[in-house]
Amino acid sequence: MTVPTSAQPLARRADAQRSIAAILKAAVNALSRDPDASVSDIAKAAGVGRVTLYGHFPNRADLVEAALAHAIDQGHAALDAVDLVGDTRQALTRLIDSSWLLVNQSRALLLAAQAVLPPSRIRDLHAGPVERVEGLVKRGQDDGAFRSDLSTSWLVGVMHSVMHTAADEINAGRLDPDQAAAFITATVLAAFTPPGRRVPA
Amino acid sequence: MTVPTSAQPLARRADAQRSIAAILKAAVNALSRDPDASVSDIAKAAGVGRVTLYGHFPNRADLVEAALAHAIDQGHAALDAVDLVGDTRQALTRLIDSSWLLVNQSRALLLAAQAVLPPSRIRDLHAGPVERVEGLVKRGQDDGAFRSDLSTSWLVGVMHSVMHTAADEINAGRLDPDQAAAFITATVLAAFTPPGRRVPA
DNA sequence: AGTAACTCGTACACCACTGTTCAACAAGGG
DNA sequence: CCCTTGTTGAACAGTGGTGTACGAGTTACT
Repeated sequence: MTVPTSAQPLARRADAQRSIAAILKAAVNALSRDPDASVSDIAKAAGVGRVTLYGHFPNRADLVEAALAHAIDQGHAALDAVDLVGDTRQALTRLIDSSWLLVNQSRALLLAAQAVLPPSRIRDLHAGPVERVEGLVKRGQDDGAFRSDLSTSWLVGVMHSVMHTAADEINAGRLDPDQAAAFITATVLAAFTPPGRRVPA
Repeated sequence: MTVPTSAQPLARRADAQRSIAAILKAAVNALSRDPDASVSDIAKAAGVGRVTLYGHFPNRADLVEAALAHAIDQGHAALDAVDLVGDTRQALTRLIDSSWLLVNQSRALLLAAQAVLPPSRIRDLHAGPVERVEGLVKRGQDDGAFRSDLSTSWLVGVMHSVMHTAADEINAGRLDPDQAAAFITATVLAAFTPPGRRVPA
């Protein structure tokens, strides 16, 4: 008990920390491939006994939640590098370029989470990323670059779902992965254009 | 065996036909609520013994497939009433008005199907409805109402996914169901507008 | 009226997964 | 160096579903 001054992350042994990291990584990986991956599968992929896993995560739901949180944190951090100042449309384009692959790769993981966690919990976990996008969209609405006749959350939702569409089209073999980003931005920018204004070419 | 001239739907007894109809209806209903509904649940809802159900559908996958096919047929038939001639944008608006509720209601059912059937099978089942939408979109591209810098299938996918977005937003409490159709059409028409052209107000 | 088709409930075998227990062993930390 | 914390596999109980078998009863077609 070396000075547990307060409710800290609870200093585990170096040993355990390694295990947890491995499990988290394996979980994200496995669940991204197959949302129905079993706890055994994940433990195996992590190079860890199933019992060990249960030692750190009480049940499957907690594990999935941790995995999702982990993936979101990673993505969120990666997007910190994106420059969101300057022309709003260009900023959105940059954000889409960096985001969409992440969104795509985490689709199955998200599905796994939806099967186990209440919608509210999932929304909470996404609060960070959503806030970032929402802020940008709102700025665009304020400066007149984006339409204001539709709500901010709607536009954010549309952007999100267009990215999913890209993923679908790709693995249906109808879209070249290299073109995906261009298709998405072209679509989203048009959808966001205020009525009466010309769609950017 | 009243003249089984060839491989016909195999004339079952009136008895059995009623059962099958009830099962199909119950399956669509139950799976639309909960994609994980068990065979027992469905049988119960149909007012039929589980064994009877298995007598008509060899396994869960076949049942789900039949349910999806049934729902799609119904929807497809309902949309026959929609007038698709005349101004392309207006026709699309009419189609969305009539489609989106159907799409919305069948979301869970579709999810159930995706869990059990290969993507190719699902796409085949959707061939009818997709063809209708694709035809209209293609016409719009040909007559210049819709953009041609993005592929037809992409635009169809976008339209489809925007409808799903509406469903999400509604049951997240962020969108008034009465506004849904308007939001969808406003978004889709903007997204479909050719670059350089003004977004319709 | 008779026969084949259909239905029903119960019961069973089976399977995959979850979560727990145990007892022995390994390794980090002070 | 010793004690605590972790790790391990095997074994077990529990759960909830799927699909099958059976035997008796019912209902439609001719």
